[in-house]
Amino acid sequence: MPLLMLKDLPRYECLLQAGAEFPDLDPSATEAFLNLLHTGDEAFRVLETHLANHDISHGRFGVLMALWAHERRGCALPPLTPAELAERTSVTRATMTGLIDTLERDGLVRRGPATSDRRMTIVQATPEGLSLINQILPRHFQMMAGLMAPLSDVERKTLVGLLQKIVARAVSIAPPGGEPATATAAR
Amino acid sequence: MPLLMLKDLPRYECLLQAGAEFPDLDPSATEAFLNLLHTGDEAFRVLETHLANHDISHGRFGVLMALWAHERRGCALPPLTPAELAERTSVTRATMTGLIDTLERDGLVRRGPATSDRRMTIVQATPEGLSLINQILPRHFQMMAGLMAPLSDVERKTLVGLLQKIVARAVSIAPPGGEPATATAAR
DNA sequence: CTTTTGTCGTTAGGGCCCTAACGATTCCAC
DNA sequence: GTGGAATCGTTAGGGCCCTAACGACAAAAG
Repeated sequence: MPLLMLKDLPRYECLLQAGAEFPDLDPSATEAFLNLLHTGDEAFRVLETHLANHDISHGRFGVLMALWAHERRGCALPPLTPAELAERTSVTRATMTGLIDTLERDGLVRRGPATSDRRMTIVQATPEGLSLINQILPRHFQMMAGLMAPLSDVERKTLVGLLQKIVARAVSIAPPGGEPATATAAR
Repeated sequence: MPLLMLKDLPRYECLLQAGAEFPDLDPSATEAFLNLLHTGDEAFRVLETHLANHDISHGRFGVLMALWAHERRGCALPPLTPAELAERTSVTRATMTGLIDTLERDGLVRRGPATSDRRMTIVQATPEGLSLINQILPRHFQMMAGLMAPLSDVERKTLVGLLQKIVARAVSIAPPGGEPATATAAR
């Protein structure tokens, strides 16, 4: 699942050279963009490697985390529905159906009927599911701390600040919803 | 394709609170990690939105870029093979077979027999493929420059430096090759 | 030569993600 | 009440990625 389909990032001299040839190419922006994708890829790879040790995929982890967080938040809350889970994990309802299918097959979650609305289903983590997520979480926290260990507290704050500037820009360039408000290329 | 399966990132106060409950959870490391994945996701989303305007996927773009770069590098070089393309784009040979299948179906690349080794195939971009990539590239460069526009040159350098520290750490935690040299959890 | 070993591209099968459409159910006017 | 709009979960079909295994071919070892 390489976001960045490049074995090696181009060296900066090559970017400078290419920038001389293509007026649209901004070498420092390209370098930052490629490094961002590459680092996101590497961080994701570390996460997946860790999850694979517990025989669980990224998608399943998201569902279990959402169920775990909901369970922790309060006992009297109404159980989560597939639509709610899809919303919280940023996948479509169709994808959530598939994820719940395999999680249920493996005995980690359980589907049940919703009492209030007969269109709905409720999804709950089984004791096995909760046990698995409780087993994964400590190592998950350690993985994040270990990955960020080479950065000081100040550097972490700096990084977060820079990343948030990029996110804000990304949202204004291409709104998440799909079609942009003011078309850039269309028409 | 959300790397980070979370609609909203947790607020820092929540991370602090959770950190008090879970000794392994480092709030600032978690914040940096989640922001990194989220920003990588957003940057990737902008890239895919741009490529979708040209009816091309991320995987296909990588193959066309590799062919384009190879074509530019020199005329006398031997043509690329599927194995070479897989290596350069960081996918398996099996995946490359599928990518070339669809690219060939759409008339963007062409397979041919290799003269030196009858096991091999050579892959070349068709004029249509080269035309498409030449049409995409200017906007691609503009997209990267636009996304990084809110960052000054100094900030870009700072960002790249911080990201490279994380990449180095990621490689030492989980080597790309698969099995780690010195097992951390196993055994 | 012959045999072994390794690499080529491909196929088969699975996971995760998407869009589009479906029957069932609920809600909101009228 | 009752008909239309909206939402529920699901299914069908496709794209991209993976691992495992295959037949074909090449190269090194005997």
